[in-house]
Amino acid sequence: MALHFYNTLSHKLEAFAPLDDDKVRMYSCGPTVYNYVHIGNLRAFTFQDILRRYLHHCGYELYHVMNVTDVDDKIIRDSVKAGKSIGEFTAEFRKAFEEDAATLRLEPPERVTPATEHIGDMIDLISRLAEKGHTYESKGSTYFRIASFPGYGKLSNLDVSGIKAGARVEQDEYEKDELRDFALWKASKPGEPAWDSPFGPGRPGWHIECSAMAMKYLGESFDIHTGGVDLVFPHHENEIAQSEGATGKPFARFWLHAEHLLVDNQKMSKSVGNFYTLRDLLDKGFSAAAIRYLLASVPYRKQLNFTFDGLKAAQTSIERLRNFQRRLEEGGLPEGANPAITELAETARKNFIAGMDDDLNTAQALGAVFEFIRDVNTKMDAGEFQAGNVAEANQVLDLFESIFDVLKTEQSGQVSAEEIEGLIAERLAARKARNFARSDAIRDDLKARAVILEDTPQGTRWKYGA
RNA sequence: GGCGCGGUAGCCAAGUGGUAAGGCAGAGGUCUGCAAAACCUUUAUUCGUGGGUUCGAUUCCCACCCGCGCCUCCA
Repeated sequence: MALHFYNTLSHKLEAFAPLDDDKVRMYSCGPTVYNYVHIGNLRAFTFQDILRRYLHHCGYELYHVMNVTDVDDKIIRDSVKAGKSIGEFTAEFRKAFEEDAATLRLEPPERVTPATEHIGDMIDLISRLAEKGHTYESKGSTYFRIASFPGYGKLSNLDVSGIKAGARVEQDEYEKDELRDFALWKASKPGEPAWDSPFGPGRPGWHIECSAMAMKYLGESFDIHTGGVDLVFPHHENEIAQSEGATGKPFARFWLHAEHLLVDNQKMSKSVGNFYTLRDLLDKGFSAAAIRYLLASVPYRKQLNFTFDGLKAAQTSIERLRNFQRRLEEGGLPEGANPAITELAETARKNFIAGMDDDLNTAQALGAVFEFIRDVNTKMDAGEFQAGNVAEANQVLDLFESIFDVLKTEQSGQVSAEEIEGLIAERLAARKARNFARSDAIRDDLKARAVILEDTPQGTRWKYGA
């Protein structure tokens, strides 16, 4: 099976191929930088990262653009509260986001685009829409008239013709001809940041940001647009209306949406007390690798139920992978190459790729890797794994690592390798003298300093770890 | 109410019209001075419930129950 994705737009699984032969143009809705991102946000960003890496694996060059929303109602509200300009306020959280992304080993997109640096592009796009009769003005704000765009609702499969004023909608502070219409340009209120425009002073609506920036960098039609499921409506629906309304051409061809993360089977919320940022989890002692593994291990279209037990299981799973990797490095293997291993490695890689090709089925891909590890461990115990098999076993791990990226250990450790080797020698002498009290004391002391010793037939080996 | 996603062992989770991957946890064992690592055995007669189609359904169809999301703040 070649690469397939579930396309929200067509509501089915489709074979993927980019418009250009070997280059994929992709847009992702990035963070609104008014706070630290939480693990739910990071689930979506981890999905994008897995997608990026797998597209690379498939041989595609990538041009991936992600926006940063650095002006909106919440930012204005919270920056005032913090007594900072929105520039100062958002710079802080943008930096925090980039740090968090780096901690989780999320590859940076080729271009990250802050909304405030593209106001002119948004104004141009609104003007284009105005020329085509898709807009109207009311009390200084400019709106998109949904009735002017017949395809509206095709992404979300939602019939919005019947939207009526309800508990939430009636509180809308803007006056629109129809409730379902949305703001392209919001009139500024006194004290709010504003830009001059042909429609009067104001600021862009949220939706127009993404249309303007996506088309500026990726062209009027491009390959993939990603985001969380909650963005399907209205945000992505509105992006389509704005973009296709202006150009008359298809906007994004594939729409991929990440399901939400739940915590203890509930939606994360501050009031329930199950709201976590990456920093919260790191402070609790969990490793970034374990968090990344957990977020990546559940296929992106399935709700991910986040629990601390799950996080611990992720950590243990990574240890299993790392132990296998170390075992491959040890040497002392018989000469030759066992063809049975070659076959196992081929099967593992084939199954891994088959899983990823199937709409990024990471659970299936992981299954292929673990099955391989178990089989190879068994062969090693039986002495049937030979020196000539190391490279192909490493190829399986390399394939895994190119997507999951969790094997590298984070801390170099507080104890130097020289000191550890010295203590191992001392412990060996103690063991030879059957002074087990001393040998165990050395092992325990090192363990307390995050160094783990393991005795093998080839001698004592060590690793940094909990 | 409309539109979606899902309900598989203690937990996470894959999957298929032909009789249940994988990970974690648990139990027993091998190895070890003891550990650790690794391996072996074991843990779902069963895939939300009830019908239907079929030689055969967890997998297809229908109905129902439950969970979660969206229906203009939201990854």
